[in-house]
Amino acid sequence: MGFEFTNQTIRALCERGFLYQFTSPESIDKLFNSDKSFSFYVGFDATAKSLHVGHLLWIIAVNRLQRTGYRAIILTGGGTSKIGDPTWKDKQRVMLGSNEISANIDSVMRKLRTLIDFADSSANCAKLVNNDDWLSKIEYLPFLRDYGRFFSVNRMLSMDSISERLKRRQHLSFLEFNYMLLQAYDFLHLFNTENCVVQIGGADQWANIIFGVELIKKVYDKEAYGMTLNLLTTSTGAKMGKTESGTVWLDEEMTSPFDFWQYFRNVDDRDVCKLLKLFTDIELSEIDSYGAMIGTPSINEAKIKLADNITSFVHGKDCIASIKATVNNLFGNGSENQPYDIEEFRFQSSVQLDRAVFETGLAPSMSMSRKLIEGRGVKVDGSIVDSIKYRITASCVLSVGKKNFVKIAVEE
RNA sequence: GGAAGGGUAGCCGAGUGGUCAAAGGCAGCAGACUGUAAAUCUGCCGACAUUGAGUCUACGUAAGUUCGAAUCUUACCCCUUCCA
Repeated sequence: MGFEFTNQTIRALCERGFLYQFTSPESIDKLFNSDKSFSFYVGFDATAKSLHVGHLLWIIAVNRLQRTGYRAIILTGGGTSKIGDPTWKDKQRVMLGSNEISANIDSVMRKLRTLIDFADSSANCAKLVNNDDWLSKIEYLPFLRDYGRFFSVNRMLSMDSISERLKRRQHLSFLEFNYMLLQAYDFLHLFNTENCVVQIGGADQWANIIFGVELIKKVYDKEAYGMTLNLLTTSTGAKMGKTESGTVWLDEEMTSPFDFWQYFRNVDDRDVCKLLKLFTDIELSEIDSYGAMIGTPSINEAKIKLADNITSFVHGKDCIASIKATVNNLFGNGSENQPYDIEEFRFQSSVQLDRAVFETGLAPSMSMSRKLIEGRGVKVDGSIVDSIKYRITASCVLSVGKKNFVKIAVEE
């Protein structure tokens, strides 16, 4: 810190809380003020079927950079995913098969194409690369001779991420240890082929990025740069986007737009301003004014704004209206309402309550269903029914908690 | 190759013959309170059944000892640490 960026784009990213570390702030500033002929790259793992909320940070950062004319390269870690990044991990990762990896890449890209401009038309459209394309061609001996000699094991061991693990006497396999080298090589490769001189990554990627920068320096005696993004955590210290009952995914198959919207609608008061800065284009001065609302009910307006913005970015503007309709109906007027489009289940004849709750998916098993009912968590047409023997004889609306509704139709 | 320590539910982690479907914590779900927040308190949290506490499946895998095993024995698999 301490350095004031003159470049507007980078400056804005700093002010909004995106950026965390820089290899060389002055040079980066100069570079971004230059002719924009270079490109930068961000990489992501292919370890899951979908990106999640945590990834939004770099997606939006890329967007912002793109809008101001910089060229992005999006690297999918098809090759490195075969190894698994050891950084900071307490445990070795599970090894993924190539089929799984490429399936993951496909499904991630389907979404990513809607969020980042890959169209050939624009001059600074993003380019997609897969590091498997070059990493899998590497031959061991040539690699060791050409690049291995530049890596100091002493130095690698001294990196925080690695030394932490050694200190705790945790196992670190040679396989994982090589991850850094490959990521460094990625950078070198892109530097060569795409005039890519900047790598952006998560804060946990710092060491890996540095190694890339140094490798380029050692091999070509040229400068390259790295920046890291802040780790997106909630005020309670948890990683953003992880709620059990699941991660909040960007893929609508995995997290519905409504649930996605709800996630942001329900963030902790203390996180609202931070998230608005990162995930929306709202002016900083306006966001600051929301800060005063923390602790008062009016903060809810800011949360709604936040949810609207992100949801329409990720899922498109079109879904907002129906989400809003559902929300109004559900929570409006403070009374017990129901959403509009709720799933309907038909039963041939009357059903016992526990069965109905289970079969409609409101509970994962009959036992859970009964426990929910006995725990006074189930409502029929808005009033609590705590007897599992209760029979549903006519059409009604079943609900569990405040947000799960299901319509029952009984055909006599 | 040698020595030691491990593998327990979504995760962490206790448990070393019956009272163990397995302490405790985290995460999760539901209830109260509220602002669809946070904090707090209460209940639930393997499955199936039940208004009564029954059955089944589970403590790395497979056999065995026992009336009875997460707990003992043997073999195997896997992981880690230390020494070569």
